[in-house]
Amino acid sequence: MEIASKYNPAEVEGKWYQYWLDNGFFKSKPDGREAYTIVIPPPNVTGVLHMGHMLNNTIQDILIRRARMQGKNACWVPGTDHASIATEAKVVNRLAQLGIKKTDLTREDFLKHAWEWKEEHGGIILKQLRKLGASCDWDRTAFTMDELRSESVIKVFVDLYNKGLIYRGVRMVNWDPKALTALSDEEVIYKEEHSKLYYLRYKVEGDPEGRYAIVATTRPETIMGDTAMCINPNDPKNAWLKGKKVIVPLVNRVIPVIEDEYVDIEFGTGCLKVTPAHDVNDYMLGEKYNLPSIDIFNDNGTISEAGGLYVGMDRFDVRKQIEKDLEAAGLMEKVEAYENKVGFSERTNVPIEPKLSMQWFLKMEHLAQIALEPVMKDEIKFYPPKFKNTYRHWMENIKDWCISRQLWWGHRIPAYFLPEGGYVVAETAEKALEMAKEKTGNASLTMADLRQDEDVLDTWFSSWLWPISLFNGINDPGNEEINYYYPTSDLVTGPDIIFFWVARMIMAGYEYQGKMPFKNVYFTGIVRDKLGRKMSKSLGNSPDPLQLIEQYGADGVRMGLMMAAPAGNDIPFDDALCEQGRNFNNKIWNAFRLIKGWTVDEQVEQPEAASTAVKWFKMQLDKTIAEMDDLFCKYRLSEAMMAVYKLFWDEFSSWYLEMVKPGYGQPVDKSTYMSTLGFFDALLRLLHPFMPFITEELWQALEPRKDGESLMVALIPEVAPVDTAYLEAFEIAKEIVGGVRTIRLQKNIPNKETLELQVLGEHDEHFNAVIAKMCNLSSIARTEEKAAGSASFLVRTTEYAVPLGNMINVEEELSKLQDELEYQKGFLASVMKKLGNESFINKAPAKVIELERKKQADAESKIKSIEESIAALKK
RNA sequence: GGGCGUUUAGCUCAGCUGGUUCAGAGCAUCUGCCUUACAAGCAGAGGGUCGGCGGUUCGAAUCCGUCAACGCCCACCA
Repeated sequence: MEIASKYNPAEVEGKWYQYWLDNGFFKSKPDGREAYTIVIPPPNVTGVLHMGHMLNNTIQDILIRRARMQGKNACWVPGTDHASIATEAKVVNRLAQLGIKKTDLTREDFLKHAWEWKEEHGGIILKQLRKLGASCDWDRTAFTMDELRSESVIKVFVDLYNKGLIYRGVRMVNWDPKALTALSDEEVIYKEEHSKLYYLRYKVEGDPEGRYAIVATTRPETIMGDTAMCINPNDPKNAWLKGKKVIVPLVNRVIPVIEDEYVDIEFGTGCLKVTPAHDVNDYMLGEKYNLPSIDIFNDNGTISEAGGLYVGMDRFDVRKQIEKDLEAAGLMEKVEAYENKVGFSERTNVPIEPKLSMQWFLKMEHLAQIALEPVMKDEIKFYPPKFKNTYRHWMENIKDWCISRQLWWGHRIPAYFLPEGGYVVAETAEKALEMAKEKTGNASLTMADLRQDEDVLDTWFSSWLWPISLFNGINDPGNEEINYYYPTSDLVTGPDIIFFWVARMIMAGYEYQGKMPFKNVYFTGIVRDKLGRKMSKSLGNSPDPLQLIEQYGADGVRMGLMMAAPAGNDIPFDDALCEQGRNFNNKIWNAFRLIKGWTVDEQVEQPEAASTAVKWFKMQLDKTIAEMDDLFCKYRLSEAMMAVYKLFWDEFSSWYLEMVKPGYGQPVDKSTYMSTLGFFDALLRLLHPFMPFITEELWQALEPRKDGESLMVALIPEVAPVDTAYLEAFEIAKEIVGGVRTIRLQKNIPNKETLELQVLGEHDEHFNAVIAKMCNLSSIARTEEKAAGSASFLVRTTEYAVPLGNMINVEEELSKLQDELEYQKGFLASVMKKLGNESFINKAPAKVIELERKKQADAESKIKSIEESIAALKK
């Protein structure tokens, strides 16, 4: 059989993915086995696969594949998120391109377009995940706005309302003037901005001297909304303003000077303009002092009629214009450069506007309370645990959640307004009508009399139910699936959505299932470029995942990502990592070629080197299996991968295969061959969760398989006890081999040339056959006195010598020995110093002292042997 | 302004409750090899006063204090 010397992923990946699908290996149904469940963090339905998804889903796939291979009933549920703001924005844009304005459409027509868009573009990302090898149960693919999920959301809203946790009210909210909707606090991102601090002159009304107060503000365009000026009552420099009235510049409205200790005496001039409609703090002052509130903005951030001046102009244009106008009117004292934080909308990236509006809120106190403890007590474990602190801080300072959005794409709030005021909340319009009749006592009410709230719910109000709603646990509590799959096992996500999503899922989990939604949360880092910058479209530093897969193979990319990805750490991504992954694929491929290239002869007896190798590698394998098991328990996935990487490359390929490899053209004995196949099989199993495609390809080719067999449903080798003493002894043999190899390299002796090895001192004969084979030695003999003209090296306290006759350079050899002697003497001196220290002898534990004495003895013995070598050379 | 975290080889990181499995791994670098599994490879080698200073201790990368740099989260100072 001819096998190419390089692995070609493109040829096999599609084939095996289809095979897995055809055989239904991704599917899960409740049964008697232990369930292992992961719900995917649903990507935006209109999203496109980026490196963050690649990382996140690679991790989930590794976990789910490993669980499956441990015999668990593994279920990975995929799905997408409707992402109301982002998707609605995209639909609006597309309509705009067609010359259609959203405002020209009815809600129904708009939603028709939105659904069309969703059908066209939605779920592309899930298809892309298949290329990565994701073993999701695709039959379960869900959408946060599909029927079951929508029903769940509405049910939960009604329930929370009935529990008194949802209320409606006019509050200062974060307004997105581009998306034209309110946002939750979490959706506002504060950024440092270079802006200006304007000092405005507010003339004091009726002051004979024409004096004025100076107010420092970053937002001069809001003066039309000023309804007071505030000073600190304890501020002597502004005491003269007490009880006075001042005139708002340009606007010429007379406003009172009020006093409140909220004002910082040190800031600016100690005078604060109060604009209750457009600043959260001012709003509070307004409430406190019963000030009028003038809303000068339209929803889109332009000045409204109420503003009186600059009507229709955009807020930022007004800022520029008003600066000039104030200047011209002599009302601008000065302008300073100023750094401040400005809140931006997470989705549309425009500065948010604090705005008073009627919204729906969810009270968080109770929910935070039930969700905090399980995390702090490690019932739900965070990896890495440092995020527990972040979590606690948020939970302890939580504010009510603004859940209404002034959008159409989303779950419409099931509140129905009555003709004579008031409203009812019900799961369906029919129920609402009944309730309305009851509430009003008017039996003749019809549907047409009710008006459903126009707003939809925050997207996260559906995502927070995800682990429950995927198994229909809200609509059909206690059903077989929810009982079986919930709580889920692991959640893999980014720390950026710890509040948006993770925390809220925990709340919903306890509120609606009485149980945690997941047992472990694995927080991934952010994928950055190799310079440490975030990947972004504008920088163009984000590789196209699908192209990477084409270039390096899905297995190579998966490996590349995992190579640098401890939990919680950012990943400085570099194509070179994928290259390393691809190289590893080739290594595996070529080891396979070697083994498959052997011919087996049952007559041949197993050489001693081979039987030793088999015995040793079995232990080495078991050791790594135990290590990986431990690392997986700690979610140290990249370390687990590195462990199997080294096992395959170093121990298996460089040592084991070299030890058992028959001479060119020679057959291999049956026993060694069978053991080798067994080892290869075990290695493929260990590797499969990380690199599913190549492992399946080789596993299928390793031995004849029946149709419907697959590595992905085979079992991972189990942990077995390890004889560490034997492994340690073998490490010494490796060092001896290394010593001989170094001599060959230094003396330029080709491998083909046989050498002899002399041993002076303690030596374990067990590995002689292996050492002889690896070094091409004709003999390993004990001797009291080594041959003249030999190169030697020390392993532990034993000296090994390779007779080289006249090839030896005495001078060189002497100088090397001298160096070694120096070092050993220095080492001995430091040990002696320690042992000579009385307090060390008195206070250190016996074990440590014992060790020091051993060091002393070893060093002395080494020194002796080196000195002898030197003497011998000098003869 | 609070809180958290990081700082160990050129790069990315591991080093648990202080003591040769304490200075490690992978990659990169250097040297020699086209040795019939693999040059996307093989064999070998070099490289770090464990961020600075101080303390505890017989002994500190590891514990304590402090300073510095970087990163993240939270917060209404106009």
